[in-house]
Amino acid sequence: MNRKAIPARATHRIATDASVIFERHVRAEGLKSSQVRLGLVRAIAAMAGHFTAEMLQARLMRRGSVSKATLYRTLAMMQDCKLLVSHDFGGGALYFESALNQPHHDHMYCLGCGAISEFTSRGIEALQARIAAEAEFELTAHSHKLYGYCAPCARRAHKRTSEVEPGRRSG
Amino acid sequence: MNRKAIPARATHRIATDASVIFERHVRAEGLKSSQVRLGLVRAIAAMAGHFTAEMLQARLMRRGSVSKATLYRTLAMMQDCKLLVSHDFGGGALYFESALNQPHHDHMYCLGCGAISEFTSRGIEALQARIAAEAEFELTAHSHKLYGYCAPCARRAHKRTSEVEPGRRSG
DNA sequence: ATTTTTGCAAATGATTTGCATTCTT
DNA sequence: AAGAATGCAAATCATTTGCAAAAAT
Repeated sequence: MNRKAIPARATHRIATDASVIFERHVRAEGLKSSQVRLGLVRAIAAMAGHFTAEMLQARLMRRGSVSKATLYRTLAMMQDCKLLVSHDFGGGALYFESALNQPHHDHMYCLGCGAISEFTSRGIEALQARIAAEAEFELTAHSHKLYGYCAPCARRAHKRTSEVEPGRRSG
Repeated sequence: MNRKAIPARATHRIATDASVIFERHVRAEGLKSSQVRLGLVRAIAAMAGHFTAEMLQARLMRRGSVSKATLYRTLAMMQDCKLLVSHDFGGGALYFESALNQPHHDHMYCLGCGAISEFTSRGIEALQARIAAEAEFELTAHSHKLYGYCAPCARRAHKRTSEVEPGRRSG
C-alpha cells in the first residue's frame, strides 16, 4: 500500500485540486492569496508519501528557497483545511502526508530504516468505536501506530547474533 | 478503570518493589546507587495515574527539591528497567506512568479537560498482530490513542451552541 | 582513590513568533 | 492605502548535556 512514483499528469491534477480547496479556505478566512504560498501548496499537495518539514524544504530548495517560517505557516494552514495530515512517530520531527482524497489509515513505522507503511482495519475501527461508546467517550480522532521492523530490516537483524532491543519509546 | 487513591500500605510496597528492581538494574549496569535517586524512584513508582515531569517536580518540591537534570535522568533509567512507561499525547510534554505490575493498556485522552483513561481490547491486539504478520512486519511495540471528550466534557459542550472543533492534531 | 551522581547553566532542536519590508487587494 | 504575507532572527519549551563539586564504592 505504499504510494510511490505518481505520474506527472496525476500530480498536476492533485496540485490543482489542492489549490482550489486552499484558496477557498483563504477566502473563507478573509486572508489574502499569494504566489509564494500557492506554489508551496501545489508542491506539498503533490508530495508522495510521508515527509518532514526538513525533507520538504530540502526538496523545495531546488527551485527558489522558502523560509522555514512560511513553510511551517503554510503547513499549518493546509492542515486547517484538511489538505494535509501530520503524524508524530516520536523522532522529534513531525511527518506530514497529503490528505487529498486519501482515506483514513494508520501506520507502521520501521525502527530499523524509518520506513512508514499504512494499514486499515474495519475491525479495529469498529472495536475502537465500541470501546469509546461504552466509556461514554465522544471520539473525535485517534492515532494507532505499530512499531517494529519491516521485512528487510527484520531479516537483516536475524542474521547478526546480538541485536539491541529498541529502548524506551514514548507510546 | 482509573487508578486513584492508593492506600498508604500499598504505595509503600510498590516503592519497595520498585527500588529492588531499580537497584538490580543499577548493579547490572555497573553503576552506583544513590540516596537522591532511590528516593526519587520510590516516589515516582508510587505515583498514581499519569503525570508529566513538571507535575512530578511540583509534587516532589514539597520535600527537598530535585534538579530537572536528575529528574529526567532517573525517569530515563526507570524506563530502561521497565518501571516506567511514557506516552506522548501531543501536548508537548510526555506523560509518564508507573509500569510496576501494570498490564499493558492503551489510552483515551480528553481534549476538554486533559483527563486520561485506559482501555484494553483483546480483539484489537489480535487484529493488530494479524495485520503485522501479513505485512511481515516484526511488531515490537504499538501506540493506540483515542482523542475526544470524556462524558462530563461532552455534556458541557452540548449545552453551548457553538463548539470549536479540535484543530490540527498530529496523530 | 576512582568512578558515578548531582545540579547548574548552557545547549539542543523542532517549531513559533516579533517585526520591518514586500505583496495583494 | 490598508491589511496580509514573507523572511530573518530571536524566542519557545521540553528535554539533554557539559562540567565542577559532592557522594558512593
